[in-house]
Amino acid sequence: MSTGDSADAGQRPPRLREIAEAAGVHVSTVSRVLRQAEPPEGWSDMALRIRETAERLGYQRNFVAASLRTRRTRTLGVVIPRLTDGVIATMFQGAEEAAREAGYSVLMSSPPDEPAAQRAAIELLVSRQIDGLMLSSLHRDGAAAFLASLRLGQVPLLLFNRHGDVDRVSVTCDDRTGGRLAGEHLIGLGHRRLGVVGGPAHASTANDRVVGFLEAAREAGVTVPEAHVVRSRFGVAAGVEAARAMLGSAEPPTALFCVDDTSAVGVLGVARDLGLDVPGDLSVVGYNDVPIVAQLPVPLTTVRSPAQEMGRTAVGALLRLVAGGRVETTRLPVELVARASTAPPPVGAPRQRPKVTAPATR
Amino acid sequence: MSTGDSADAGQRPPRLREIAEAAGVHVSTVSRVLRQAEPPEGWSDMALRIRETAERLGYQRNFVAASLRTRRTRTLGVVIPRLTDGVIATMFQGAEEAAREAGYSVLMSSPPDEPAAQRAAIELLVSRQIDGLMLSSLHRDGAAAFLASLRLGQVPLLLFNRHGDVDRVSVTCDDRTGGRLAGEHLIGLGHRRLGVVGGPAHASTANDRVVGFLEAAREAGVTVPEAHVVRSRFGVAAGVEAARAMLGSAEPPTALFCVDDTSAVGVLGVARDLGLDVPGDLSVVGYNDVPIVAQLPVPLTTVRSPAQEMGRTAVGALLRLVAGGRVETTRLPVELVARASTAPPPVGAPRQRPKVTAPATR
DNA sequence: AATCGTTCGACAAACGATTGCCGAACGATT
DNA sequence: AATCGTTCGGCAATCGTTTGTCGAACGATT
Repeated sequence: MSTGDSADAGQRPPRLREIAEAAGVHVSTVSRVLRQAEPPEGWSDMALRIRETAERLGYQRNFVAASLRTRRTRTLGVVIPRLTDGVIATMFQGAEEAAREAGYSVLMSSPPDEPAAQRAAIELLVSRQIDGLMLSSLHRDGAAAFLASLRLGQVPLLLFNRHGDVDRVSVTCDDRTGGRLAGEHLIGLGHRRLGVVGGPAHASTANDRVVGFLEAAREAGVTVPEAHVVRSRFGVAAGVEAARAMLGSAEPPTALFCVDDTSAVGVLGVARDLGLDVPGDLSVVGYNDVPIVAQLPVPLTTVRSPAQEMGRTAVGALLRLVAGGRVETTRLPVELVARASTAPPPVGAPRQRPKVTAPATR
Repeated sequence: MSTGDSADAGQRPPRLREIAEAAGVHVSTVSRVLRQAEPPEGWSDMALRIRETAERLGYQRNFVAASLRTRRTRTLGVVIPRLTDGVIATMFQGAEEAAREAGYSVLMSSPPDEPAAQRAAIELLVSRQIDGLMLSSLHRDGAAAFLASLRLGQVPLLLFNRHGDVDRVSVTCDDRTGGRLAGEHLIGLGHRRLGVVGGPAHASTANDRVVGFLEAAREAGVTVPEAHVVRSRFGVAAGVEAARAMLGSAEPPTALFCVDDTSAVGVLGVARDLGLDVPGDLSVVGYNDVPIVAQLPVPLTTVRSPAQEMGRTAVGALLRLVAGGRVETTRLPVELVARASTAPPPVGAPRQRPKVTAPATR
């Protein structure tokens, strides 16, 4: 309605030049005043006038133009596959929070979990001039070659979540110890027939957990037959398939270690279908301690990993790299949370009970 | 090692100017050739030379500089709270995929679920010159005023997930019908004493589901006492609290409708602690059909909402807005998935059984 | 009162790409 | 062979901000 210069008057938001004209000063002066913190002696008259004008006209800084000049975008790129996994999402949430609090924005890309798609996603991020890149999705095989082949220019790179067995700075949880804790727990309860729902071999998270678990077994003199170390994927369905394979075998395990909680839920579903009592006939250990597993009818024993903190830590480290500092590889500590899904093994062979529940609809 | 002009030679990635010099043409020519699709008659000699030079020098486009000139960043801003919720994450995943396939990147911000923090996040995104904004976190109270107060400039806005009862284009799931389906299902089974774990009142998703549920009840002549419509938050803990309050009351409900699956898991935990059989003593309906609930020991009856598709649809709509087109409000259809957690109510009062399981550790 | 040092604001040159405009070159047509 | 139309590439301006440089103005010191 009004033809005045109120915030909503112009179709296009005002630029520095308009503020300068309205305040009767040079645009460089406006730029300096606006990006300055309040000096100890308070704002000068002119500074006050400029700030008030900017406020009145509804000035909003144009970061793109500023970035062109400064060559810094205050933007981080984050590559994450499988955001639908609760832990990954939590991790990302932590990262985004930390970035936002530090004045950075996050360009996130969630390409399929395969190298070619990831390369494309990364190059797009780089061409958007991100200040730093966080990669959570590295594959173990060919990791070094993959990283070397990326055209990152000057963009610092931080690996997190997965490390890729490669000599690069990374922020991860201590997955190997987590696997070891799970193994020691089950062996301590007396289990000798163990099985592993091991997740994808290409993810260092899954692999380290398996390695740690097998280490604990070996040290206790327990051998885990190869057929009882199933590597496939993360998720409920993978747990279902793996459990069917192992629990249907001639000498089924009395305890299963699942490298993520959701596959543990799949295992529990199969146990239900087979009429196996958890933990009476079968002990189950999960991984991550996502919120629901404490409330399951049989609360799940699991390994708690600090996902949110990992995200925050990773951003902190990356920002230090961006600032030109040095950073050390970090492995965050994990802990075992013992609940009701683990108990000593049955005395004889696991009891076989008749099916009492209908199979799940899928 | 080499001093030649291979991809890794320069410290800084090459700019258009370097390509132009190396190819012996003007930078404008390079720009034109590189952004052109292959013409039907094939590349000319010069175009071929330019493209080959760019390849050899490892040229990567600088989107920031281009954006300054074109005033388009090919970037969408997405504001999402509570990414740790599996459904929200799935939705976002769908959105990111659709955006990436269309050549857009996603700047994502996950501020706390309160208006002030969201305003700050939005203004930051706008100052980064996003081409369009997706808002999934609108609060029902004061939604119109909040939206009007945003300084979006020319940036088109699309509401998704939540709609805010406001006259704006939005893409949501049909939450009201979802609630109605849940209500009709329980009433059809014979339940008359109903309870609702209603989630936060400020979220239209939660509210619509409750409204639809109560509508179905009213039409069937069933009244739901106010004390049995608990509004708090999403999540496991909220389900636990609500279930404790309702199931401990004088005349406890025989069926509970939870507006999200995770709070339903919380309810199941409480039922376990109270020694209530599901579905014998208590029927439970969840919402969203996240992957784990089909594998619970008692597979959960729930309402399936197409989260991923909602994300994709929303991005499609927003891109149409960005292109200057018009868009209609969309409500995606939902469906009830009946599983084992619902059954007719017990004949007399719900049986009280002794506790058989230890309470969960938290 | 003159000189020195300091602060402050204006000027203008970047940052790297895109694009309207124009002249040259080329092929085709009469 | 001359003219017309079209394509193609070079020139230069432009997007909006930041920042090095420099002169002016001001206060303080002797």
